[in-house]
Amino acid sequence: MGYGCVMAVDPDHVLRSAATLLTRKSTATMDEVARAAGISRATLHRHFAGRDALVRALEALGIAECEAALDAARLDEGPVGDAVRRLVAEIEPQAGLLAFLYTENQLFEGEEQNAGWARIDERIADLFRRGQETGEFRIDLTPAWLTEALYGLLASAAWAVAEGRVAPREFTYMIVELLLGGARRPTDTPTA
Amino acid sequence: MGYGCVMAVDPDHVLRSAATLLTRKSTATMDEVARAAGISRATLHRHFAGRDALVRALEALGIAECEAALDAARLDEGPVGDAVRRLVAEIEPQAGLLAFLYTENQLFEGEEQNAGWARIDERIADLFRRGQETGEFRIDLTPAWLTEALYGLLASAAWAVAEGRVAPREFTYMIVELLLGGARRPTDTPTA
DNA sequence: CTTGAGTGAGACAGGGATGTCTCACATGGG
DNA sequence: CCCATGTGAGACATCCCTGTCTCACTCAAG
Repeated sequence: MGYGCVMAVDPDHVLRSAATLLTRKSTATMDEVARAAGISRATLHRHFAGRDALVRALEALGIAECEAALDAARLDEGPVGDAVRRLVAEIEPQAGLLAFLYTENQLFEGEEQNAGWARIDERIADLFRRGQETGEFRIDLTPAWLTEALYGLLASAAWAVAEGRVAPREFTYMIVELLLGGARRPTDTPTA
Repeated sequence: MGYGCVMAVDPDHVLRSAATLLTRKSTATMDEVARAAGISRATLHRHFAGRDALVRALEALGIAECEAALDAARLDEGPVGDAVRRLVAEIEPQAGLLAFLYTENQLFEGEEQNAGWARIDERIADLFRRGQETGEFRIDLTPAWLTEALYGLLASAAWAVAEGRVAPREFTYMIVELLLGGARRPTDTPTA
């Protein structure tokens, strides 16, 4: 029974479904991934040789989306603060996928990671470096740390939104304001 | 051969070893955990009924350490900014374990989480709330978000240090400065 | 109508981790 | 000296996921 639609499966749709599911449950089975995409495990295996291949495809998707966001944000134009805001806004839809890939990368020690991440890291770090050179950003927080912190805040925000602790519409605002302005009131002068 | 020392195993030492290992490789096997603690898998099983029990014990340890850090930081005393600095400094040694437990909790959707985390969340959120009431902190970033952001920054920093992207001695400084002051120069006025 | 491509369902073997068990052995106390 | 406790090593069954396969079936094209 139920030999349903036989139309060719859209690999991109499968990837999107997998990203959505793995964002929620990063240990999901191949069978669960297939069900979530509305296809059978056999068909999933026909399109992705194995779980590794699926994750690597997901990683490639995440990298591509990130680079698209970087392009769309026009990081070279205008004040760095505004560029950061544009970047976070562009990258917001991918935050869940990024959080998954970010933690997934922590799982393997020493393993060589995809070169795409290095490129993305570099572009974001360059943005913060530009902010320091223009005098807009402080120089005691390294670009590498600011980049890392951005990833951490994106992941935290994605989880907080998923669990209902933060309103979805405040996602970008919360991240950007904290990253740029910090928790202190702008009129306050540091006590230390 | 090698029927080594038969002295009773110290469960706390086992937990510490497990925390150190799982911080690096969160998918470590029970056998690897046992080896890391210098005991056999059989003995590990005698002290912790299973992997679940081990993780739950690790969670209890993390909660206890966190609450100890919260107590030691004397969050009610003095300026909130200083209290945050003390808190991060106290919690720094546990950042790796916290990062492991933090991501581990994201693995299970909907599952009831340990009540200890809710208590800790509450105490930290109260700290930020106090900062808002004293006028030291801005009110547009919710205490819940600041709490979540602190977790994210702790995890990011722990990983960045583990991978050599950030110097260990700058751990507390980087987190506190970003969380409190943001990336902008204190003298700058926002462009927007 | 016929045929081929693509799919779903299920069976099957293999690997890896888990949990349990037994047994040999070392240590400390009586 | 002897025994109880606790450990290490290994065997063992079990479970779950994976990867591959076969077969029946549907749809679209010719």
